[in-house]
Amino acid sequence: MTRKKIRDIRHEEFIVAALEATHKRGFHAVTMSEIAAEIGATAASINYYFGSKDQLMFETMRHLLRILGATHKQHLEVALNPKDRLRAIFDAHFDPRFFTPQHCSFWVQFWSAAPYSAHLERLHQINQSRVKSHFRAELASMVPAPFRETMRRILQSYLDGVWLSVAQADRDIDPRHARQEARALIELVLSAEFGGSN
Amino acid sequence: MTRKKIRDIRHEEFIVAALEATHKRGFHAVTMSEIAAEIGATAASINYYFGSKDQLMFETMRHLLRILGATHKQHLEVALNPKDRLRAIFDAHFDPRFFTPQHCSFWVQFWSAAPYSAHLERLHQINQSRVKSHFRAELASMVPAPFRETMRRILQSYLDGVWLSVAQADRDIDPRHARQEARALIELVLSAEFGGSN
DNA sequence: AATTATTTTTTAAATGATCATTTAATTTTA
DNA sequence: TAAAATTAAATGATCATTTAAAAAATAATT
Repeated sequence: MTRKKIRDIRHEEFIVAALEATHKRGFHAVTMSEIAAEIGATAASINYYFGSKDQLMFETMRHLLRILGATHKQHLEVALNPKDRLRAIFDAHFDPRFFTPQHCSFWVQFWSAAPYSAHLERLHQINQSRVKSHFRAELASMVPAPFRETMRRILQSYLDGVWLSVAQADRDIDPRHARQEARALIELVLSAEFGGSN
Repeated sequence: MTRKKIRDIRHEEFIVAALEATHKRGFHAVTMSEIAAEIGATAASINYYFGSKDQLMFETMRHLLRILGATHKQHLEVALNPKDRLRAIFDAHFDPRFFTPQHCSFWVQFWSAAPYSAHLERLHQINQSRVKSHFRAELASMVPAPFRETMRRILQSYLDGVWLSVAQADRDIDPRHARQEARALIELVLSAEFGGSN
């Protein structure tokens, strides 16, 4: 039990270190030593715990996906109707625990590396489908079928685009403001007159 | 004259090779040899013409920016009013000459690498400001000031997000469809009731 | 035109640096 | 005392870049 604890704590520590070091030096440029140094450890210990650098990066990404999933779930629990649930998707992505330069930066770099690694690609697919189906589920009751997919793509592309700009920017991030603008877009999408069927 | 021609032709060839090889293997994974092999040349010749791998990547990005700029200009020339000019921004980004897996893929990977290279960062800044000011200029006459920046960020994030999804996707790209959905979003944004001031 | 000289372009091989990973030994913990 | 955790040093692989020489293209000279 205690044995397992230590291993888990170490895992967590290295993942946080990977996030931090990657944000500082870049997904590909960052070295094992730099990651390890982040918590006063040595490169070899990463292999002891994770087997390889790739595995560490993979686990780090899974960690982010778990946080996002859990955060989304929390936001969903207090949502009372489809519109609230639609907002919950954005609220999760823009949650202060998640919407940080470190996370967005890692995420975007992961995205751009995904097409070149089967493992990463798969992780990306899983998340993408998950988000997509949530969007679809909520829009189903609010947007007529012929416009639904267009509206979904608009919302989802916007979501990705915001993260991209955060990963880029050095400017301070304001999750509250991001959520606010997301709501403006949601209103826009839902108030559209869909060829008079509104 | 002829001397200069050959050098220019070779430059162009290597840049196309860089785009293709990078799309296949990834921005960081791709090697000089792979790029050179794309046109039956050898790694050393890249250094002869460009000085270094970084320089080649830099020039390749500049090449993309030039194309985008020129395409935008063309679309602007036939635009008659602010709304047309707003559309022209999207039409340029989604122009078939530009909206290809190779280009989007290189572009996105460049984006994610930019924060870690002073040269790339600068290029990125320049382009970002250019696009931003075009958006602002056109929205100025169509959206009341208090909402203008929000609408601009929505449009611009959407634009980035679409490119991201194209770089990701293996699915076939349909520029026409992308332009069409962009127009839907523009309509949405412009038809918004801005607190009754419409 | 033919030949020679010069410059430009290309490349094979050498160099050197950087890292991830492995190994073998040491330290810490239980 | 045994197992787990850590590390310094060794290993080996991969590349960008340099170098020195060859090939190809161009210009100059007969």
